[in-house]
Amino acid sequence: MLYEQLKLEHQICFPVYAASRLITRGYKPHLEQLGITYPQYLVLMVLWEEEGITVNDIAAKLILNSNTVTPLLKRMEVMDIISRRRSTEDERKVLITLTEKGRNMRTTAAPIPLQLVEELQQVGITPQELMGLKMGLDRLVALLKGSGDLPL
Amino acid sequence: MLYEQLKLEHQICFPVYAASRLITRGYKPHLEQLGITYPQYLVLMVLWEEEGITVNDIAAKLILNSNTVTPLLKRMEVMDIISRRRSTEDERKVLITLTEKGRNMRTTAAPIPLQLVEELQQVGITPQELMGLKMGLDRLVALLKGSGDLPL
DNA sequence: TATATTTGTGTCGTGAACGATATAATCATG
DNA sequence: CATGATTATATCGTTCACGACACAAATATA
Repeated sequence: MLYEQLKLEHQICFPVYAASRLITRGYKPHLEQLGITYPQYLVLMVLWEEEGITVNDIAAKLILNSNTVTPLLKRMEVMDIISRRRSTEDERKVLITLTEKGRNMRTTAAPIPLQLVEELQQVGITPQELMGLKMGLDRLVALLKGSGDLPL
Repeated sequence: MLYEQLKLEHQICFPVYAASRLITRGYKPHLEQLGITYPQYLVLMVLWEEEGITVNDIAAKLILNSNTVTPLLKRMEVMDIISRRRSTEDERKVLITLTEKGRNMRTTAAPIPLQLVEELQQVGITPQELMGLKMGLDRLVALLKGSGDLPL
């Protein structure tokens, strides 16, 4: 039993990793009608709540490195979903706003979260279960995010 | 409140996605001493349990597409961690075995899972919490994996 | 036995994700 | 005011992750 801990079935990391990819797969058909990817959808959710924020603000909210968000935003700019302009007060900052197209996509996206919950319910996952998982994961994320540059 | 459901804080998908990346980040310093990445570590965990399996077997266990696993294994072959050979009974199959180096890495890897649990404990996450999360996520993964080519 | 289908693996292209590093603008300190 | 440190963004290279497609080996069916 020396290597018992190394079995895949005992890892907490693997189900998180697998669940993340499976959920992204679940979103794909819904996001295809919007012509966007899952990370782009996350960026939109941030911008639908607040426009005129910087690249770093978006990266911080999504817990991504800014060098991941930069090319993502550039693709969204090409697709005419968002627009980027330098701040006049601080020329280092790039302020992100939605285009009309990006703002309108909110209407199409609105029913998606509920649809996903319903699809999960169809395979046997109750909303109660989801809430429980969400609470646990939110705590995990908050603590890990906070632990910043700790060994972990 | 028309768009309440679209707020990032209400999504179940986002904490799963964020937790997955944060945990991968947590593994990084530990895996660096082995010179491997997190997905490569997962492949090793599969092979430490059973050698001589096919590319598809590994992909199925990790719930990855085989065209994701193929280049991953090629990199691991170059690093002399695994070896690939065509099956003689069925020339379509490629059987994966560990090299001596790959087999020996198990010893170095053995303490990692416990170290991670301890690091999580240090930021305030109890092993009980982790077990609870793991159970919920295992169920989610099993049901989503099973739902194969459903709408979701 | 010929032909169609399925299976196992691989290639190619696109889009993340991130470490290392670069660059310009701003801020702090002498 | 000059110069060093910090901040905000971007560039580059490597590694996933996956859809679309290719191709050969094996299997099923006519």
